[in-house]
Amino acid sequence: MMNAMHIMIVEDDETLAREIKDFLMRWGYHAVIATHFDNIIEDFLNYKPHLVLMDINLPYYDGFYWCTQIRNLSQVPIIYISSRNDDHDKIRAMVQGGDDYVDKPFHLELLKAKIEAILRRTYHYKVKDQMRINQDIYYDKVKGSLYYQDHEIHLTKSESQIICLLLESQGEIVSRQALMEALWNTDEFISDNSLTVLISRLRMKLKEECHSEIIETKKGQGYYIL
Amino acid sequence: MMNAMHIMIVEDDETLAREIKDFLMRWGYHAVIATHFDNIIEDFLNYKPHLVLMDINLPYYDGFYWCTQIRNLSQVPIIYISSRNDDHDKIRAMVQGGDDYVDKPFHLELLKAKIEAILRRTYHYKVKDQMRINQDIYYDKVKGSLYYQDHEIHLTKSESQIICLLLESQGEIVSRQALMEALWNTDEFISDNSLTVLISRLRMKLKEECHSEIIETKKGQGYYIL
DNA sequence: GCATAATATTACATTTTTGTAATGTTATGC
DNA sequence: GCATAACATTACAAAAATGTAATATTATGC
Repeated sequence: MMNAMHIMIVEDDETLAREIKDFLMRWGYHAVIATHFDNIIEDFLNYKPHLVLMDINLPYYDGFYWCTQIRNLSQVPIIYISSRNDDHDKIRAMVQGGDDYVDKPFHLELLKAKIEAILRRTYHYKVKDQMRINQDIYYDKVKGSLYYQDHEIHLTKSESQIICLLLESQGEIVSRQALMEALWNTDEFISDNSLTVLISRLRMKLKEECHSEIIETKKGQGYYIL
Repeated sequence: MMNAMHIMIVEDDETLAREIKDFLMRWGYHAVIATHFDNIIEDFLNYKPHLVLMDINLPYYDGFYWCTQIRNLSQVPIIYISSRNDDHDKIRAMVQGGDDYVDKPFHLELLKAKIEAILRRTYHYKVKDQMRINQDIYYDKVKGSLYYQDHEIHLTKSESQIICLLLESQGEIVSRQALMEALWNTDEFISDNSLTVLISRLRMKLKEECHSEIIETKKGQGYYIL
């Protein structure tokens, strides 16, 4: 997780840019949002990204223009994003040195896959099976462990399952019932309290080893992460 | 895993079609390869797929033709695949009722993401975090368990890790060293034999509970699955 | 086909994980 | 603010997982 790939987002819709950035970070990338829409090249040279996400509609000049400008300097892969949902744009994007194209509103999974595909072939980058919780903490699906500042926090199997379930629902509340059904076969009767104890132990581990308290309770509804 | 989504592959290159089919099955889909290139509609009506992967270059009629024919009958999502790598094709594909487009040779991850994105939005299909080993067996990353004919085979944490590592390298040999490095921190000195024992126990579980022996040894090199 | 290094198996002691009972603590509606 | 149900904590016994030693079995080069 040390050498995260750098991605530059060129998108003037601040809300969207922010949202994309959050997801990129959640996926383990380092991301910045370009700010000088009159001179993207400046941002580009400062940040030296491994990949650029380029909106087409921009103030001053459009995405195609900046793509051409960047191509004069570098072969960095560029993925266009566009809300116009316009075949003409798509066609131009494909012809004009862009590496791929996604429509807004896009499926985040698809964006992720495109980014991964491009990084893999451009930099022989090995995509990791990880989910980032915040700056310091991520979960590794293969190891079934958490990592705090890149050092492993060992989780028991049930603990991994809980973390994984909470992470999968991306901050949404997961009911105690849902957790219990996922953890134990419905035919065995397990005390309701067992889940409470599991959560408790997991929280203690998080507090002591990650110095953070990421599991929240919504009384009567369930638990959520964030 | 019961009601797997059905995907029809319309591709006359048998090797490629076979390869795609294998991957689709590995990802948990049910897949068939169309055979009547003079009458794809027959295959379509027989199989009733949830999604069609459509090559553009075909004998008799091209993919665009069949897309139009299918559109007369159904709104089933269609993803074009093409080797021509030709902008003209891409453009036509996009205009002509196809839902997406992938180039050959395509990144399998990308194909997977596109299929998932489309199934998700078309059928509100929840994509599962699973890796299929064969017809009967799959591994679930959230549970960290194997499933044999849809019933859970509980794995210990180390066992899940081994299965996961072997699965990730898709049939390639994984060296004992690599496995040990993944399982234990390099600073603790763990007997070489511990891995052997782990593999042994895992194999016994597979034999007794899954009635299959999927972990192979390549002496001096490592282990692989299949 | 034999030697031998690599891998397998078995059994066992140790450590972890587990579920629950008993007991505390909180949020929420009234 | 009080009652109460929902959740939290602690401690502990039972069960499961783990690592290793001792021993057995294989594949491979010669």
